[in-house]
Amino acid sequence: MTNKKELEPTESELEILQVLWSKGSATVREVNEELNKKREVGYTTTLKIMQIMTEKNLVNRDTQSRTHIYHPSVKENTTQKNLLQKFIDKTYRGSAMQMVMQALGHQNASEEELEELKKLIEDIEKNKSEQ
Amino acid sequence: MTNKKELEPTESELEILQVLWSKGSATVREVNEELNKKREVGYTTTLKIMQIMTEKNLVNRDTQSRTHIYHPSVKENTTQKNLLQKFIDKTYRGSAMQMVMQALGHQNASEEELEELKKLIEDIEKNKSEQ
DNA sequence: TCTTAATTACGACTTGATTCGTAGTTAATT
DNA sequence: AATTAACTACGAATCAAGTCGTAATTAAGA
Repeated sequence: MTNKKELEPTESELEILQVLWSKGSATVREVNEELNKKREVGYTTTLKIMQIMTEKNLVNRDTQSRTHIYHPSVKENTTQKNLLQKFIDKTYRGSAMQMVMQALGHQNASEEELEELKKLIEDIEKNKSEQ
Repeated sequence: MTNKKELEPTESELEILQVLWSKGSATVREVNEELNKKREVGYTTTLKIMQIMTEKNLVNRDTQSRTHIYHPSVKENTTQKNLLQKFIDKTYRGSAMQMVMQALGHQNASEEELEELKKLIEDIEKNKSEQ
């Protein structure tokens, strides 16, 4: 029985995860430098948060060499889905469709994206009719 | 020049706004009773937050009678859109479409909703071709 | 009128997240 | 070997959100 506690990342934890997701793995220094492209963060601040993330099992680390190497231990997809569900519940009282409508209405999607979206809808409808 | 600061509501502020949006307006007691259908909240807790919301101009209140009557001063639509934009930026690095895809893939939309969605997409495509 | 109940205002406490300084350790450099 | 630099660990400060107790005031009821 592995640890069931699937704690959601906080905002800055999510920022760090995004760095790890795009790099695959990284040291504290690498993550910190990446974060500093957007805003000023102290090195030990990043370190501390990454240590907390280790406790929460959001990341795991290789401590062989003195400079630890961090890996994400949650998937981007899964994390996004969890956060999305929570967000929809809170902000749209559970109505995903309403949210989707608003998102589509006020974002500029490319022609290709719209095509892809139409295909997805077809698939969903097909599945529905088979039930 | 009115106050430009459009501060986003926090989580419990959003809960209160949702009560106000559905009722149109309400007293602290009414809001508090509504909140207590979901979870236990003290009366003065609700009061305090609504006072803060007044300062932030998220609500305004009629103080004619001793029992103040609160009105939402931000629109549900607008608030949702702001929160959505922020959420997409943070969680999907700005890609609304990716978020929409995930939302559609893992929610169960009704036949009608899917139809509505297809119409919306058609509209968007029509608009695009006219540019 | 007197008492009780309801309401507002406000300060203080709690909790979680974030930030940072400092100590201790290890590695690299001179 | 001695000094400097990089790194981890950790406690403490800060900050924001949420919670609640209490005082003061007003209205309502006995």
